[in-house]
Amino acid sequence: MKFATLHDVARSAGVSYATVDRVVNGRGGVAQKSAARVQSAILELGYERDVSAANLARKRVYRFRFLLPDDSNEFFSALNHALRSHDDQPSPLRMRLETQRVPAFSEQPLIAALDGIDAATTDCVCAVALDTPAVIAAFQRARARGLRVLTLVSDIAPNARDHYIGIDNLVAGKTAGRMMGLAHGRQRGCVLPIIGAKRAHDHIERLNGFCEVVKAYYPTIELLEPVRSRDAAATIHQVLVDAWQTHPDLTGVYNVGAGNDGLIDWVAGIAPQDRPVMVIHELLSGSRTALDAGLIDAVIDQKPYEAIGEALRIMRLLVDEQPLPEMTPVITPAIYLRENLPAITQTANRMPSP
Amino acid sequence: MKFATLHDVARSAGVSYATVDRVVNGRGGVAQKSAARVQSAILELGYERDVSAANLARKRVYRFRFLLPDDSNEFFSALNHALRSHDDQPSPLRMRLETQRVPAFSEQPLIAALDGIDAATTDCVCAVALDTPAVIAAFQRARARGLRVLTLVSDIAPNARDHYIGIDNLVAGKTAGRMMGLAHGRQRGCVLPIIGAKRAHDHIERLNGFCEVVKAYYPTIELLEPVRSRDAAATIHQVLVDAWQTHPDLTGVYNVGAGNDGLIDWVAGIAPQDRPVMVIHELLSGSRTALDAGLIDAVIDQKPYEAIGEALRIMRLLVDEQPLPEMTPVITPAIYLRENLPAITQTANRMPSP
DNA sequence: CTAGAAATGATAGACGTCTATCAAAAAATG
DNA sequence: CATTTTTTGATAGACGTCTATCATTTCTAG
Repeated sequence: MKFATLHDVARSAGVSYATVDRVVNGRGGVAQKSAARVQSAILELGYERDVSAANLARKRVYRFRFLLPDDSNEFFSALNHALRSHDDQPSPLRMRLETQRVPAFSEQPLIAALDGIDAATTDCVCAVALDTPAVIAAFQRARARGLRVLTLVSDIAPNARDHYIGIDNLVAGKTAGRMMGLAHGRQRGCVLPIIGAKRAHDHIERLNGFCEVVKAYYPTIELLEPVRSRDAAATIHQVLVDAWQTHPDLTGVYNVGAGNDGLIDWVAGIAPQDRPVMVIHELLSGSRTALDAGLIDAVIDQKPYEAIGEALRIMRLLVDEQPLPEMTPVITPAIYLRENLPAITQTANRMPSP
Repeated sequence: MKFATLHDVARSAGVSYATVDRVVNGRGGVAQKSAARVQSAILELGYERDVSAANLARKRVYRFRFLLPDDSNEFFSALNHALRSHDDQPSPLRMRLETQRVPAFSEQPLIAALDGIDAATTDCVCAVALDTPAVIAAFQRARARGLRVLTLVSDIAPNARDHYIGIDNLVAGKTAGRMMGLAHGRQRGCVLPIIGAKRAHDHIERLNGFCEVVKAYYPTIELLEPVRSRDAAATIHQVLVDAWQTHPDLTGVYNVGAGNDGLIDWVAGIAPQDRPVMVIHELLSGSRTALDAGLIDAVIDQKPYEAIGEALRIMRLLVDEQPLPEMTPVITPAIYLRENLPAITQTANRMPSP
């Protein structure tokens, strides 16, 4: 009923602890047959290394740094909150998480932040990236200094980072498209996509996915020309007022990016039976309330809490130089309707008592 | 850049290690002011107990046992697979997981299994329960013996177990109802619910949730009398053939329970443009393929992998006698459409190498 | 056979915490 | 004041692994 230890393995293999240690830690200088005996003893006893004890002895501390865009955007603040609640959890893993807020969507501060990270005091960096040549260069400098680098939510070229954690925005857009299509029940329709900026990769990808699915499976739905909102609530509100004027037959609105408060304000003033199908992104306080109030039909969510958890897991594997799961664990976008809203997560602060 | 240890706390508080130990482990016999100094030193240094080291010293091994219904049902086998892949993950927590397969849906074997568990060799049991008086009594006997008990997927009376992990079936049904309603796009319709057995609590709950939402928000949808399938594929197929005959205007089918293969067989023979909206439960190989082939519109999933992970987490908290999060972490049912199918999880086997 | 190389054994001190014991100091009691 | 009682200190041995050192044995080449 006990776990086998390395001492057990040594005894069972008929060799000394030192030899077993040389085998399992690949220190070399072990004869073929001894190594084989150790290996088979390991299999026979079902030995599994006690990672806690190993990390304790190695004095391993994972020193991770997160570069998160500042609070301009509620989604980023949700990301930050998710990070904090992971950090607050009493965990048997020794992690030192440092968060650094960086002005959102601007190249220079992000580059400066990346360049300012000392590989001697940090093992791995996780950053919400911007896909521009200068930023990519900064990522590569960081890696050249010996840092491991992850991108979060927003990706760059795969060869410039070790891993990406987040949703596939094409998938997210397709999911939104399917949702929009389904909600039309094979009827004719006229759908307006709203996009933050023409530049943003993720917005373009979502839009492409959305249009692809709608065109392929719902030919009776007319797709209006996407309008730009600069992710600003006021702009979105105006956009909708205008669209409602020019297209009284509007049957659906898909907001690719942020600024949902403006959209919600608008839809609150529309008679329920006339209201177009509303599909938006990110389950945040505003969208949640609107969903609950029946103003919104579906929210596609990036699951920030899960994303952070996955990032931490991958970061540990990276610095341990363990093989990464070949199957990239992409976050699957969640679909929230009014009925399957998750309970509001309340960070339970626990004392350091037994 | 290091973590504070208990020795650091002792030094900082100006007391001995022994006193600090008495405080943090509540052994008593410490003067008020000493305890206060220790506490403030802990706060000042931001001390956090190293759970790994503590568990190592305590020789703590979590001995968990799972009672899972046998393979009659593909969902249970997915649960079992999820459990195994959690167990295979190299984890810094020392857990000994034992799985015991129990004939599905039958009282006596489950009772016998529960009664056969020795509290001396097991800390916590997690079982897919049956909500009958005899089974509840067996659960209570187990708890009286000092075992902690969790129910998984299927619950019993809250006071007969320590915790429940799984979805709220009412929520799952409501979600299905919303999905069905949305997919009708405010059109008239005629929807057939299929239920496994009239007895099964979870089926009844889902059905109630489904009907509640459809009636409340989609009054133009006519709900047909639910038919029973005994969760058998062949029965479901026949049910659908019959329904299609008597109701040529059928616009939706909701299968509350298992036996989706029969449903998929049937729908494969229907012309795509005439096909009713199909909403089913559990993302398994068959439903996944059907979703991907466009034969099904939505799958409501219980997320077995996440459920097992959550169960393990709660079980650890229970045997550690740590406070449980007051906010019960109910699993939120996931909605899968054709576009947001998760990647097929491939259990990455890792060697016990560093 | 012998020298040198390669492989192995033995062991000790760390990592941070738990548990236990015993002695010493401080406080409360009469 | 002496005597309990309470509180504190000091310390040692575990837990399973890592790392390092040094001595010994076994193998290989000349």
